[in-house]
Amino acid sequence: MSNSSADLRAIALAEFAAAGYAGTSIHRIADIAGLSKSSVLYHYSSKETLLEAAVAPAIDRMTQILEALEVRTLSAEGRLAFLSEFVDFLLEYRREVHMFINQGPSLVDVPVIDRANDLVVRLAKFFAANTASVEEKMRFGIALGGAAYMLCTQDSLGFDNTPVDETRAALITILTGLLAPVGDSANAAPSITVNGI
Amino acid sequence: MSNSSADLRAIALAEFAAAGYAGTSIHRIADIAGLSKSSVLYHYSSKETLLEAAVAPAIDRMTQILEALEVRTLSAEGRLAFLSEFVDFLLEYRREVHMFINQGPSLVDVPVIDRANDLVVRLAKFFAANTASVEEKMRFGIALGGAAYMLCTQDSLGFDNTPVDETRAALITILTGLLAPVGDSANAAPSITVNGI
DNA sequence: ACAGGCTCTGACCGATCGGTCAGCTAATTT
DNA sequence: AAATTAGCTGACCGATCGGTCAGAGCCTGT
Repeated sequence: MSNSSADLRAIALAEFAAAGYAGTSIHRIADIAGLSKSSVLYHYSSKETLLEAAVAPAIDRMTQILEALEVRTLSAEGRLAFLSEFVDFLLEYRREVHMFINQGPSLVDVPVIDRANDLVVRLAKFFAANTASVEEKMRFGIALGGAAYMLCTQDSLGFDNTPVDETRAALITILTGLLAPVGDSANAAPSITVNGI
Repeated sequence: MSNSSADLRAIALAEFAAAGYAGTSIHRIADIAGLSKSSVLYHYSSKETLLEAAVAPAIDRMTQILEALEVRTLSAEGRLAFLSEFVDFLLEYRREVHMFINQGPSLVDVPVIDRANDLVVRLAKFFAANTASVEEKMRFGIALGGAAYMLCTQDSLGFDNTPVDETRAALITILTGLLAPVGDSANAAPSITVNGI
């Protein structure tokens, strides 16, 4: 047995993330699913509707995470706990995040993508408040864009058969080092030390 | 006076990077340049030819960098010097790198992009040799994909009017901390220290 | 004055795009 | 058994895609 609607969502998500929304035709999605183009448009009345359905869970989860985040300022422990939660989000919705990051600007006319763009901006505002230094803003951009890219390119980078737990642990370590506040002496040290090699 | 060919290359590069190769029509490029679609196809006999011309300088420079790199193993000082050189490359060819990173896999049938993919693989092999740990490979992916994303999204991240020197210095600091060998004690320290907050 | 490039253009081509529609089949409901 | 519904399909639509082509305008060298 199979669920055509769910299959189509998964296929569309993979193709949209890999070849781009504009670069993926309904015909191609139908072929991969073993259906006709008409069948795809039976389940989802338009290409845009299919996109919305494919990314909706990621949008919902991201909204939920951000709302819980913005009600309070985080302590150092809370910040680390959030990072762990956010890494789980990245691992589960890597394709969606990759889409938002790389195709968000060019798909602003699609409402659901516009909401995603807004979420990214809000996340950036949390990590790098208005008072943040340029380096801090850069660190956030590198962490977000880099994680999304790396997680969607594991095979080409040569560690696609790595157990999830190991990926998760390493990602938390890397992002923690990258995103810890610049003012934090424990984090300000390394770059200086390394420069002085 | 103006140089239509050079203008078209620059416009095409910006559009290809922002909206994707598949998502950018020749007509749109022509409109931005103030020309007709036919004129674009006069200067570049096909869309693919235009893409090749737009990214060729980046390919050449990248090839040159890699060839100089692969003839020898780098010392710690040499590694830092290379990183500085590579950051300059990233700053100058940010759009091209962003294209290779995000559209490379879906444009393998375009010869010039296939060469770019090969260059990225060779760079990855240099930074994270076969013996490298998973975390090291992840760090490389995050650094490369993150830098390309961040540099192409400065405006949306809120530091688009930052002087280049400051961006350059911060990027070197960040990438140094990210890419220094894991075995290096000077670099292994920070993530542990931060985890222990 | 004339000839030959260089730049540019609109008209046109086949292919593909997203999307509509009438109708087929098999399962479910009544 | 009859009627309805869900799932799916091919034929078809207008728009847009990348690309071709014959020629118009212009500038230069002779």
